[in-house]
Amino acid sequence: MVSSKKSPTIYDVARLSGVSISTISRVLNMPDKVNPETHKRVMDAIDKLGYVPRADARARALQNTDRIGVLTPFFTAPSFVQRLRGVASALSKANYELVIYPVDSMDHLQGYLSSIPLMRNIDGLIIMSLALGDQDAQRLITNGMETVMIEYSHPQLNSILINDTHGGQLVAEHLIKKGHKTFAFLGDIEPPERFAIHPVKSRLTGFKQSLQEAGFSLSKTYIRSVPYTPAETRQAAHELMSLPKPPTAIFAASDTQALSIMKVARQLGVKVPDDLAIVGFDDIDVAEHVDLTTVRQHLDESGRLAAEILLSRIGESERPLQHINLPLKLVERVTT
Amino acid sequence: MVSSKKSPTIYDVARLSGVSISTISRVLNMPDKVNPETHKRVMDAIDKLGYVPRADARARALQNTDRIGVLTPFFTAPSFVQRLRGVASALSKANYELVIYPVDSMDHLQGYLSSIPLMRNIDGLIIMSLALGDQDAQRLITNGMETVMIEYSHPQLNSILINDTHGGQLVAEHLIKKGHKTFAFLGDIEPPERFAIHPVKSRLTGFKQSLQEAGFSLSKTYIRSVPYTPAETRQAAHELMSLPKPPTAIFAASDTQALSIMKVARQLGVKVPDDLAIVGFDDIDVAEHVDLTTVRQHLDESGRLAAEILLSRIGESERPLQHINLPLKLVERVTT
DNA sequence: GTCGTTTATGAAAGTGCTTTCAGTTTAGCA
DNA sequence: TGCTAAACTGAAAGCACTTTCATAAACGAC
Repeated sequence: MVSSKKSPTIYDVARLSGVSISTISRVLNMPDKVNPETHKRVMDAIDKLGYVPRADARARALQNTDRIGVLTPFFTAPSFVQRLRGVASALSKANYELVIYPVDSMDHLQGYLSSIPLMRNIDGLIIMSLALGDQDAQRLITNGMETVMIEYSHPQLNSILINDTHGGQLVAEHLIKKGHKTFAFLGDIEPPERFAIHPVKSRLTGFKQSLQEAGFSLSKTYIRSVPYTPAETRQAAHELMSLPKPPTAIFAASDTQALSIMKVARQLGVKVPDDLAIVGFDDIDVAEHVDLTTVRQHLDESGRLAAEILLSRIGESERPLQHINLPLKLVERVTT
Repeated sequence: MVSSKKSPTIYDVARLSGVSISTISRVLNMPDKVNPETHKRVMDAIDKLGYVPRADARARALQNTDRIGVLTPFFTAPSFVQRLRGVASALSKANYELVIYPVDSMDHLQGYLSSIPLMRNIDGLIIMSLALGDQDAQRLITNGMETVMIEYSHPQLNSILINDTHGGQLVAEHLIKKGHKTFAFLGDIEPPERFAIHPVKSRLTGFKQSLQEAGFSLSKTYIRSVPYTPAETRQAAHELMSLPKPPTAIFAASDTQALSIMKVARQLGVKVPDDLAIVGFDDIDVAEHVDLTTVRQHLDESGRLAAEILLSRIGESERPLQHINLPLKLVERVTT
């Protein structure tokens, strides 16, 4: 690789156009403050040299980076991807770059949290579905790192939440209306401690609660706590369907797990929705493809909102904190 | 937000520990070159102040950014996500940050290409599924921007490719072996010009060719060029299945489109695979969930490889160019 | 023709680190 | 005790910009 020609700097342009570097800078940043003739001379030089200001130098002087970071576990899981899509769409409009910090262990997270605010790598931070210790939150705050959290909240940081309990209730109501009597729940109720957020638990709570209010019970046998891995999910689904009195409806706490359940049903020859109704949660893209009834939590929107809040606070840091609650909606398709 | 306390700089640490800033730098970067006592004094000061070197300042001095960029269209489509996953996994091991540049228009792409190499924002670039003009390629090269391309190649840049034609052949062979006689093809043969890469066309070519060699024909009626949108894909699928003599096997050039076809089959009561076989391409995660027969192109691996090549060249820039060809494999599941 | 303004420009400081170079200290050894 | 080499350390330059401040020129009004 012939990296020969070093790209021209502001000094080269200054020399060629016979003015000082400050004038170049002015031409670029406050064009109206400079004599039209000089302006032209400078622009000519810039064109001739193919000069482009270096972002990093600019960033140092400006004390901003035009870059925002997203801290996320499994950024590759469909629901996270859809949130990222929302973030990206908001950012690209504003000409911000998107940096992704994939979190796959607690150490990782701690590492990021302790260095990010001080490194000054980014202008703002979005934290997705990750719990934050009080100390970490404080560090973000005292270092003036603008932050928006999704699926977790802290009194001094912006947050975007959904009401998981209500989501569970929606599902229960829907299934009851459909005439079901035997229900089951499947989801990762106690995720690895490192993430420490428990949306699934709340979904279960709401589900169970509405069921009980309507006079139905949801005994332990019909509640399966399973990690997100397809194999284990399928195993659990299989067990549920093999019960002496199998459920006629299963609520999966995530769409991906619902997919696994559908697969098992197919293998076992269990007819969906006739023999078994299945409801998911999230409404990821594929849910529509496979006609899965699910609870829509508007993932894209949550990401877009997070980014918008961030940008508005970066621009004008004294805006009040925002704690937003996004609505949920049950989308009925053909699995119920 | 109380951004009061500015984070401490190397100067603060120097003052507190009574040495010069160069020594602080040395303690951090070449610890063995410094007296153990001094080392300890400095570390104490660092701890007391909670000092963390600012990444941007460091980057300026070091002339590197520890950051690599990925230029990708629709980074949100499953296949791109899986490649990104590969990239991310390789990067996080090496402690590099991942910056995503979503390309949604030709202008966008041009903008990135003209500024990225000169801005010096990143140490390396991965370009996914995007065609590069010769001039753009030259700019990358002359500016010494290390680059790896996926799904497109340029003689002077690293590239990772698959043999799409061969992929089409694999599908044809498989379907023929299964005893099919009437075939159809569905895919985005002529994607919007801005992306200018034509993997789908090659898949069709290979498919058609193997079919013909085996004595079967694939007439225009059975070839549908359709953009990726679910609605249009479904429409086309519907048309195919409504033909006087409907195909008994459809090859969709992407898994997502195969999903749409499956949905239509379901709606129409067409039994898969008995009445209709469906084969996809890519082997994205959901393919396994829905038991879709498809051609695996090891998306994760392509991303990981791209990142690894990049990192190795960044470390040692005189390594030879690499043009890698990734193998394809037909994965038989239950839709055929 | 002088004084007060406005406008255009350059010099220089600031940004926070790395690294080279030269100087100082220390240790080892005769 | 004196000398040399090795180990350590600090000053300063460099990185490529922005921005403040001061100066110079041009202009108009009296």
